[in-house]
Amino acid sequence: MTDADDQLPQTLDEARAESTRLTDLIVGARDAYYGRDAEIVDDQTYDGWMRRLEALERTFPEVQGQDSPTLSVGAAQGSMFAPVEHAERMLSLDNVFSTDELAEWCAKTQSAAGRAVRWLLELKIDGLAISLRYEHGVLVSAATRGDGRVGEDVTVNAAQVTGIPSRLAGSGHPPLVEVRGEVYIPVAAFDELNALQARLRERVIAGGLARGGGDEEKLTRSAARRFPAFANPRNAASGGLRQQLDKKNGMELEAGKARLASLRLLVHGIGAWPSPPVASQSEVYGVLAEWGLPTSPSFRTSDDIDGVSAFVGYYGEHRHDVEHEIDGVVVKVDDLALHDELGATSRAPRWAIAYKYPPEQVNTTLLDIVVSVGRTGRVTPFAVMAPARVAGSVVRQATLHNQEVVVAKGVLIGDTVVLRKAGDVIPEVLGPVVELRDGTERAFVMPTHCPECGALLAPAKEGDIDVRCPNTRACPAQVRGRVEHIGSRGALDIEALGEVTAAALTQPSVPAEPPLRTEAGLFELTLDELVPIEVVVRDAETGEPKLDDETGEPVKRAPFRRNPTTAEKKEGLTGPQPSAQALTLLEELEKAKTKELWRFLVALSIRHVGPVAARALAQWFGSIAAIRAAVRDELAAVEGVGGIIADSLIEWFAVDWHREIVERWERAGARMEIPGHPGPGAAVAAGGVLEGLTVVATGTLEGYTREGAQEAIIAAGGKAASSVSKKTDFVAAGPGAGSKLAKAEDLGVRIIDAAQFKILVEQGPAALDALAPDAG
DNA sequence: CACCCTCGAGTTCA
DNA sequence: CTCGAGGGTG
Repeated sequence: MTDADDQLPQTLDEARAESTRLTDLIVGARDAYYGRDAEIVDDQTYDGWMRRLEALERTFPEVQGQDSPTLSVGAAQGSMFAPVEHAERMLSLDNVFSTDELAEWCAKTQSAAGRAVRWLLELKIDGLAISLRYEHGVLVSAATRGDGRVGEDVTVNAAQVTGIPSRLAGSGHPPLVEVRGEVYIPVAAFDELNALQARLRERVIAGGLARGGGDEEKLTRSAARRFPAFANPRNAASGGLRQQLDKKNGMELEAGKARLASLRLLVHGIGAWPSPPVASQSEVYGVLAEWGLPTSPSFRTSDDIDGVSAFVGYYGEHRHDVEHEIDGVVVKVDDLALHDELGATSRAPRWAIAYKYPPEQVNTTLLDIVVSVGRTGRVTPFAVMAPARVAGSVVRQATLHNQEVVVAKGVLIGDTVVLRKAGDVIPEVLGPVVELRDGTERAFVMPTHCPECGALLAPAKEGDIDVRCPNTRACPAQVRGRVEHIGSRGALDIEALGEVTAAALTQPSVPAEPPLRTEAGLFELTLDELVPIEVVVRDAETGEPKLDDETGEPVKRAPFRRNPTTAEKKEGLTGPQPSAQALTLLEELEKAKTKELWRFLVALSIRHVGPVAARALAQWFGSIAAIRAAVRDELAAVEGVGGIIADSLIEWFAVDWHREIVERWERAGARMEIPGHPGPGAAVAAGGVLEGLTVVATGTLEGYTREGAQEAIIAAGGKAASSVSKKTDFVAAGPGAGSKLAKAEDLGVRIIDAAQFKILVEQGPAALDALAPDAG
């Protein structure tokens, strides 16, 4: 007896094995119950299996197939559509998740067949399975899969779908044939559909405001409910086929029609067809095409395993070159006679298998929405999710940007949400799976007070969406964030001053005061101060302090000290010794004192002053003192600095404890000036081979680090921009270049490689042209 | 008033 | 790396 609350498997493979086992049990029991009127298990056991499977799928969303019983049961209940019994059971496919498993399956099937097998290879469309019943060439019903035996009647909508003929072409059609296929929305049409939803939302809001409907937030919420952004093409297709247009009107009708119009069909098989006139599946496709049914243009056949691997490999690389989303490849035995010989299990044929690519989108549970406080005090809500493996890594969190984005995405705490990696890197919550709600979900409410220090949160100025914690000086989150920022690469680049060290230096180290209450004392740290520091170890997932198993006391760690070695003890050293980390930190702080002026400016966390503005200011004024002494107009005269940044600087220097930071850093030996700089307004050292040119570096450029490439551009007198625009003159792209390369191609910006980049920054564009006059 | 650009934030991996 | 927000510039 398996209980839902038992220990869940630790690995994905175990989870997969168990979920397959449970699915077989559940489907078997359900088939027996519905199909043969036989009850093979009691209700309690059946419920137990379902709950266990649900628990598994919550923890390992990737094991949940499109045809999981947890989905079909929920969907079938409360359906407004009439049931339709399939003439031939609509089976699903068994899955494999690696090429090894696939090769194994092929070998096994080959030997079961007892003769040479021709493989039929096709793409597995991420859509909605449908069965079309034609009698004497006339469409009589269209049904979803349902539980495989009985589906939902969606004939009325299906008749409207592009590619579903009401009458088959040609003549001599069999009295009965069931055509199986996949209804989907092309990726491009999906994007348009979401754009339409967004326009309709805006229309609702604008209309409401014009009518004096007042409360914009309420209107936004209602608009998001009426015209939600669709999480993915499959959900949009599923809903599109199952909507009840006759009950809609006005804008909802418009949206519904657009949704229906975006649906497409591709057929990939037959259900009932008593005596097909051909001997292979690929020939079946020929017949279906003659009947006017849309077949996939991308299927292939292969007589050997190498062809199978090549097909899988090719589409692994070219997933996005197809007009629809694909989640894998289907490998079938082509010979129809072998289909009969090999037969089927209770839920899947033995003559076909689905190879699944690692999912780029998965479902997971939104456990909570919590907020974080950044170094500037900005409060950002982010999603806390059940761990989910997506595009090759496990994701637990994703930013939700601000309250409005939370509302616009329409997610509620407790929802099953669709998760992906934007650009294959950044986790992003796309939206909720509304169909899986059970009523226990609740809306996110933005906190009114800072979760770290309790201060009242407020927008920085009227009309801002972002709210901020005003407790700049003492809010632990802000101090920690600023100290960490000082150590970051874009600022003073202090090795050993990262997230963990910043936290250790600023959090109250039991039982004493934190060594740093603000960043002012950073350069005054001594070994004596560092060594005693103890930090409470927190659980990576929950953020709760870890407790010792025996004593129940919080576990502490002392990152800056170690026990003396035996050799040291012999020399009479008994007490704790400073750790390597402590020594590195102090060395690096010492080195940081003579870094470039602009780095200090960035390190001060002045609003709107990032590396670019800081460089311009540093170059113009030559010292922090000169910047501090400047008036608004003098600051705004600097290129790239306007009134707002000027105000921001003046406001910053007007604060006592801000000036104290600068003073104490200087007193500790920080050199906050450019040696030999002639004073404010000095002519910018012009010239250089790249003067007037804007260059963007992206990807890995051999011989340069990311910063090194930017330094090289600036050193040569060029502008190192961070994004590609039509003003960009060159894009230096190495392996791993992403969207910037694509954008450069789009805009026709000249693209160069690492070797050409080296020539460009050392000798200028002319040398590049002399070398390769036909490039670009 | 368009653009284009920078800032700031969260997140993961080599 | 990507996004939203908002500043700067022509």
